[in-house]
Amino acid sequence: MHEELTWQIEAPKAFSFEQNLLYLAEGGDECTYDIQGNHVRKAIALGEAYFLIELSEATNGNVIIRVLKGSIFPSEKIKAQLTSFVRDWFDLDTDILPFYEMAKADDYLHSLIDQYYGLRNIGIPNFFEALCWGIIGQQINLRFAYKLKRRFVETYGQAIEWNGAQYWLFPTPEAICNVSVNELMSLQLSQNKSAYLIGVAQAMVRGELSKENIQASPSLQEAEHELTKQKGVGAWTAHYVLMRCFRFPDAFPVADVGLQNAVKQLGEMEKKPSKEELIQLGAPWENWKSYATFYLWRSLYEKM
DNA sequence: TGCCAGGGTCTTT
DNA sequence: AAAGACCATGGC
Repeated sequence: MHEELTWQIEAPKAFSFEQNLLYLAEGGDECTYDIQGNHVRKAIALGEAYFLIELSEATNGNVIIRVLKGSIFPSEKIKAQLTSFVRDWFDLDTDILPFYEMAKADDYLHSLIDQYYGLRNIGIPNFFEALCWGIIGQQINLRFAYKLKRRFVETYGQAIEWNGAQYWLFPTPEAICNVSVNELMSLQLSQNKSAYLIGVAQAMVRGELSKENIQASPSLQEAEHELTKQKGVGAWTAHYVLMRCFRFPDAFPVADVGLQNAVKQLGEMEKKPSKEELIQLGAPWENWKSYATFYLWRSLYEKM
């Protein structure tokens, strides 16, 4: 592509590009995007086409989108789809001022909203990716989880090359549905997780599981119920996906060890709160449980 | 070294 | 419904 394609998204209220970039940079050894200085690059698939985009901050605070490479020339329609993707990824369409209003009076959240002011609940728009990441991350430490994800992506995903670097597209369900359990185990995924990942891929290829179906669920509970029909997807994984991909405001993975540790720290507790205690102390977060979880997780990154 | 990790399924009470 | 066994392995 010879023409440079650049445009902007107007920044919403209470948005800090820097805070969001910091989150992306400190989250772990990520393989699905790449931070270089003050910008982030990510490969995105739209149907059969793929694009490599770069986001940066304009002097007025807007978000600059630049297409670095594409399998086809981006039409206006595709540019609109890329804009939608970014709006979704960074959750730009949510007015988070009510969250801050609630949080500033909350014992656990009040310090975080100053520290991370303008941070969005950065999502995982790709449904299959969100599910796989949830499954891969079950009950292992995050550093190892990021290693496993990288092996998975670099074995079964597609790389876009640009200026001597590789940018990875997450594997498609089609690329995973016929892989054997043994093959995934060779990446050091456990036997159970290997089977879960293949099962989820097969369900998606067969059309039994789709983003559209979950999106259409009338309630958080029904969406959770639909997801937990999948083997390997329990309450924690379901809520994780409903938070990161579907953005249910009250998705709340209460069994999460990280969440429990964050609350323990901020509340200066002697031991981690139980699931039941977390449900109680999170009750005031109604409509913002997902955001509260995201900010609490964020408070743990300093130690990674 | 032994406990912990962004859990889940299956079995037993 | 709730509790326990088992899985499985790197990180620190």
